[in-house]
Amino acid sequence: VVVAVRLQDVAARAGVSVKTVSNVVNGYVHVRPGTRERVQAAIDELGYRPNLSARSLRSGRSGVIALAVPELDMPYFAELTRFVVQAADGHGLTVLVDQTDGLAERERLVMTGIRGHLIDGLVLSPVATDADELAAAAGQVPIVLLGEKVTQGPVDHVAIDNVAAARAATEHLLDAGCERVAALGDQPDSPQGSGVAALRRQGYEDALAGRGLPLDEGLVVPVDSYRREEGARAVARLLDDGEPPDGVFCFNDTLALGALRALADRGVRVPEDVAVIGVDDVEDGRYAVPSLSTMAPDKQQIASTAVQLLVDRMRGRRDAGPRDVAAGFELVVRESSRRGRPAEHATARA
Amino acid sequence: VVVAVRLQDVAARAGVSVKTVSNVVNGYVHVRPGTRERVQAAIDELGYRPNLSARSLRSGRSGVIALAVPELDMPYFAELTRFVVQAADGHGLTVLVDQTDGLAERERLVMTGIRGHLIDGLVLSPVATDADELAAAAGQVPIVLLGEKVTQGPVDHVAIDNVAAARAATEHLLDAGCERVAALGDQPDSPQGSGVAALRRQGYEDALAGRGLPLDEGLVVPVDSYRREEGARAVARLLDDGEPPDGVFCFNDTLALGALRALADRGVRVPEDVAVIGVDDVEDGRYAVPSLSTMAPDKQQIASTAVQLLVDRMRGRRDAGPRDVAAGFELVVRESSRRGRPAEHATARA
DNA sequence: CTGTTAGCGCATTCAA
DNA sequence: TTGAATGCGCTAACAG
Repeated sequence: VVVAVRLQDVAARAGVSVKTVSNVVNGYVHVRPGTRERVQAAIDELGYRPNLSARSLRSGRSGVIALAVPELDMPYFAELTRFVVQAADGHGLTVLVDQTDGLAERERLVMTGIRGHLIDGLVLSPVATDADELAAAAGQVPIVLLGEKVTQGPVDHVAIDNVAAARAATEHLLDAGCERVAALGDQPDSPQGSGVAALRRQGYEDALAGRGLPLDEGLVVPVDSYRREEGARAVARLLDDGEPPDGVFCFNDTLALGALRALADRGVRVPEDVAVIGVDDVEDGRYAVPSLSTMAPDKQQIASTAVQLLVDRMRGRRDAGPRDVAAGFELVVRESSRRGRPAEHATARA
Repeated sequence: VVVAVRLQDVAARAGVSVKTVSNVVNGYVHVRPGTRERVQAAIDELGYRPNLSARSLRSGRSGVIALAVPELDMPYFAELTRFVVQAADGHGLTVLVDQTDGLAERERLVMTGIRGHLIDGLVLSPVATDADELAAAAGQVPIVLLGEKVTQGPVDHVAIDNVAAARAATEHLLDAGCERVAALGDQPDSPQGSGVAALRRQGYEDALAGRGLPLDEGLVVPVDSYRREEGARAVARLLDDGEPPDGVFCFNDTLALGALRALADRGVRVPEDVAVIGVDDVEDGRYAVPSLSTMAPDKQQIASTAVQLLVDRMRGRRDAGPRDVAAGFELVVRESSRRGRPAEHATARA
């Protein structure tokens, strides 16, 4: 900052007091139109910009919220981030994006360290944090959780109904004529039993049970991460081990994309030999060859709801009980699981 | 914040003055070991966190830098963001991620509005800002540019040599036996003549000229954006218009991914009928079917260099002349342009 | 409707 | 090496 233009300078220029300028800047209603105009003119001429640090120090609010996701370069989070930034913008809030790498330590830092009181609230997509820590942190700063559901957690939370979505995905494969549907993406060693992986596995099992089908543990493949390479590796394992599946429900699209690649490498035809579906409706999936069927969460709704919940908390609603919002989702059938009918162009939908 | 623990509280607890605590917190050297220990203990017990707003108000520095990219959900920027956050972390800096949507207005906001003095520096991937605005803004806050090169701009800048990269990509296609290589991604209506599009087009033309080949304007396809759908649309246009190409150099991987999809829709075989190459080495490309050849920029180097340049500026180097750093890049040949030899698995490299 | 004033928490003079 | 006092720019009482 070369020249520091302060409220005071504007006041002098406009021939009013500091308070009046402050009122104008903050859109306070009771200012005479003429005064407002004069002040605004002074602001423009001087190029005044409020000093956020000072404002924050004084008011205790910064207008900045943090969004913490495991990995920014996972397409789902990248897309979601975009919507969160957009939603926050609508509330005049700035978003500080953080990457936790799914590490407990980094998630804790985001919650507690909280940038030295710089943050008014936090939207967190937790992977490794338990309910106790969450409760403790929520006392310090408003928090809204995304995606994972710490069993009846102590804080606000928005996510799709993962069990229902997983069940619908599996049933879609069954409806398409699959008889051996694999589930790809289990995380049995995850610290908490209620993460998305467990929920999606539950939905998968429910679907099988609903059709009177037995659960074959050999068809449930665990992964270390939700990246493409793990999807590819898991498929390789599946194909090498005994009787191969004729359908694969991947716990997210990224895994599915890796799976598609591995299937192609083996010369397995999709969807003829194996039908594939994922979750997330990531843009890559729409343009993959074959295009990827998926359970599409309403990302926009998730983002705007999360920000709204957070804003509510930030404005007073501090001690009210936690709210749980279920976002919508939708089955999108594309080439990877479409059997019998001629293929549509993925580009038609994009 | 429930309980506000201040420097003063820590001082009282440790039985020293505020100044001493401040010295410890800021790692000032001249503090007696015993004192330091006692203070540190008090800090830990009280869970003291420095108030960034106050610090920033007083010192004029916030420890926050902004990264502004056109679209967060474009894979290249998502991946780059990750590296920038990482690099900034190494300098004890926090990154505020911004999305400009490539809009001049939003880029200007990021530069000038600058969050009310909240930002110590800015890493900007400009699309619509011209040299004059840049120069003006750079006087207000340290800026480092990414990717685009405003002709001999007034500010620090890091990017790959786009002309050379484009030329190498085109030559690779020519070497693979292509005789009609199209260039996909031109942006003739771009406000500035020196954006990446123009540079890559230049490299493409240089490659042709180097081989004594004529430039066929019909093979240079403009796009509105660098998204998959535009890549698909451009290929459709190319295929419908007269004599089709046997090679396509896409100005980035996302366009190439869209192109691959459109090619598949038309039953055109890649690389047999048409070889394809992109730029960026985005993860999707590694798992696409066929896997995508690309010019891979060293993203890590780009990010760490950008942050380093910015840090240099922030520490004094305010008026020194602008520096230009060329980051490395590398040709990565995958299935989409590999002819003659058996296909390798993309997964082998990932 | 507008002016005056007192601090928010910290880094930083200047002394001691 | 440490302590005491000052003010960064702003908002929120409180007057007027």
